[in-house]
Amino acid sequence: MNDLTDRQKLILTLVIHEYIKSAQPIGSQYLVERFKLDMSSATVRNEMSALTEMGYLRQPHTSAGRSPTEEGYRYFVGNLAQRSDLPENTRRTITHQFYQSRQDVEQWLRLAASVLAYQSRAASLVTAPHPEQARFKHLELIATRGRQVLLVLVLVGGDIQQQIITLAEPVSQEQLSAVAAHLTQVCQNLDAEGIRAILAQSDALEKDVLDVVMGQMSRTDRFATGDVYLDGLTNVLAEPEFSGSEDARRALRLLEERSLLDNLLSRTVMTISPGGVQVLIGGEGTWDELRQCSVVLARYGLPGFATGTLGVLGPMRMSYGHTISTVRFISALLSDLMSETLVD
Amino acid sequence: MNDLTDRQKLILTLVIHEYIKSAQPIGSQYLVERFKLDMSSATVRNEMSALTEMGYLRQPHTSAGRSPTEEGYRYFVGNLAQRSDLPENTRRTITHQFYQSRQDVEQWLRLAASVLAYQSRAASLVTAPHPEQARFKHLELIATRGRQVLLVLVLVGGDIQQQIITLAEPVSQEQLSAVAAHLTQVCQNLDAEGIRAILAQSDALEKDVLDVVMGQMSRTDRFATGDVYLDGLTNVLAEPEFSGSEDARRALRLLEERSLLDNLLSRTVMTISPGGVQVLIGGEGTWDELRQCSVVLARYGLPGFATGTLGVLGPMRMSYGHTISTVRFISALLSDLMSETLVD
DNA sequence: TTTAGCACTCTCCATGTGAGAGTGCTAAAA
DNA sequence: TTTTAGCACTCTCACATGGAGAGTGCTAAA
Repeated sequence: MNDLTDRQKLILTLVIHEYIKSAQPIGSQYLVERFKLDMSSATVRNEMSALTEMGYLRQPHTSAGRSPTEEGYRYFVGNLAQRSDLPENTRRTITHQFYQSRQDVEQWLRLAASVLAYQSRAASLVTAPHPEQARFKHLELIATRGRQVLLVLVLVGGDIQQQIITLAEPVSQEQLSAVAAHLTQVCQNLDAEGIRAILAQSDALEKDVLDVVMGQMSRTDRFATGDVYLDGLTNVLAEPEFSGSEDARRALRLLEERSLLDNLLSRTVMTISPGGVQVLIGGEGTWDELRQCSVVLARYGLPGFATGTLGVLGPMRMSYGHTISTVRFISALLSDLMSETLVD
Repeated sequence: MNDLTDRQKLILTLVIHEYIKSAQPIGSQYLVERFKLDMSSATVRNEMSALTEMGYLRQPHTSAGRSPTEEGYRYFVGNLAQRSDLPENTRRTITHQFYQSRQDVEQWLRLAASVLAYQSRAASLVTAPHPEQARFKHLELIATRGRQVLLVLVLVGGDIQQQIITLAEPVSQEQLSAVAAHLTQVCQNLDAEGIRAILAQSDALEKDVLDVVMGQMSRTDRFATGDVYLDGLTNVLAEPEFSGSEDARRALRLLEERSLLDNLLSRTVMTISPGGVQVLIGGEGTWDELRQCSVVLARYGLPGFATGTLGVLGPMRMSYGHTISTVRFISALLSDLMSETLVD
């Protein structure tokens, strides 16, 4: 596969670079002049012709310049894009924002989505962290009004689930607290299966509560199941290749529609190496909604305790180097923040 | 203002009706044929001419049909649109969905956004309910991991705020429970001001906690401040008048950008009469982002306890009758659901 | 292997033309 | 006084035409 000459790599890189900026097909003569290349346009043309033959470039029409194919982007991301770190002052600014914000996971995730969207000028998504396998840690029941009770479930790893349940009849806060304290004791460190075993020795009220608890815990075992923070959706609409096309709408629907997003994440996220970044280009033949788009994904959090996913969705014509650096940086930053507050 | 003849009202209604369906300017002859009108196209033309003169219709070009102006839509919504209820079976289906869902305010709001978006084929928004003035009801502190503590604050009216705080040093769950129980007792029914008075007699840990509590409570006093559920954003992009235009992007940014949304809601929501529906057409000269859009808003909830806002954002060319009915119905349904679960 | 030169292709834009839709006006009819 | 038929007029839209320009592919020479 890596059968490109240095000159071909150079030209592919330059075409991609310029195309990302202009969204216009790039001509041979333009490249020579713009970069003062030490060769003639005819030579560039020959190389371009070869790259087209190999499937890395495409010609919209016989007499237009070249634009990258999906395969071209893939080669670029895999072999050519330099993994530059973000500039020091950008990193400092972002870090500062996080440390200035409220010390609260939810705020961090919101902020992460916002920063990702701003830095990449594309749509961003961040899923709330949750443990790979849910284990019970603490339960609290709080009467709110009437038969409505707030159930707060804390899992090992710090994941928090809350849900309002409506009881058959009003129960006093004292009773609720007693039930919660009892269950907290007997369920300590159990997973959903373990809790099912306890059901037998429970009264009606406890059974109701445990049903909800098990529901929450088993829901936690899947990917992308909790809250999802989105930002910058409108950034994508500003891209010229999406103006007035169906494609942008379909891509954004992917983010809006929970089931589509779950499908995407559950099928890709598990293959990401720790600390690594996954890049999907043009839907990879699987996701039709992403035909014109690319997605950059990473995991963050503390493996073994709680992890989440974050990423960016933008046009295929995106600045991969910068986006990948940003995603990796935010992912590491979130992981650091989480581990800091979790240190005993 | 109400100086239209019955025939002019009829023609204005028909033009709006047809324009909403076709997004194309409507001609006189078409109207006569389509609706078998008991007059000639020339008569219709004369009336259209008068309506144009009055500012209710517009001609894109000298020799095109007529389309409604913002003023025309306003007259229509204010005087002509019949306030039909939703069909019985639609109402039943929707109600059924709500009663089948988890008995949980959050689920209801999500579902409300989803139903609104589906019914109106436009973007929907639903803000979480919160009390008009925040009053303390219950506090719970739960150790999660390390110095991280989950603070759950329940307000009178059932509004729930949660936040994770990071303490200076680890504190045992027993201590936390004791603090929470003590504060729950002394803060009972106080507003943010009342709690400030307690600060003086508190130790360092309690001060930290109360700071957060007051922050949450004062944030609750504003409109639209809590969670916002959005759905159907991509519906708007499908409308022909938005294909490839800047306008859709700017309108959706209004929903995405919290500060813009807060501004919109805080300036309009307070004027809505109870049970009523507010319709903003074309930004009403104030919101430039909404130039091509209309917004239908209503309040829901239990006045005095907790209320929220819900609504629909779509193209100006929207089916007002149906949208208004839907918004009103969902608003009433949410209110009913809330009052049912809150009955002591 | 690279390059200069050149014919060729295709888009884009400006221009022009005819068909069609819809109007506004006028004068006759109700 | 109101309504209508008739008709000229206007404007858009779709389509065809014709350079200008950009960029290519090929060939033959360096």
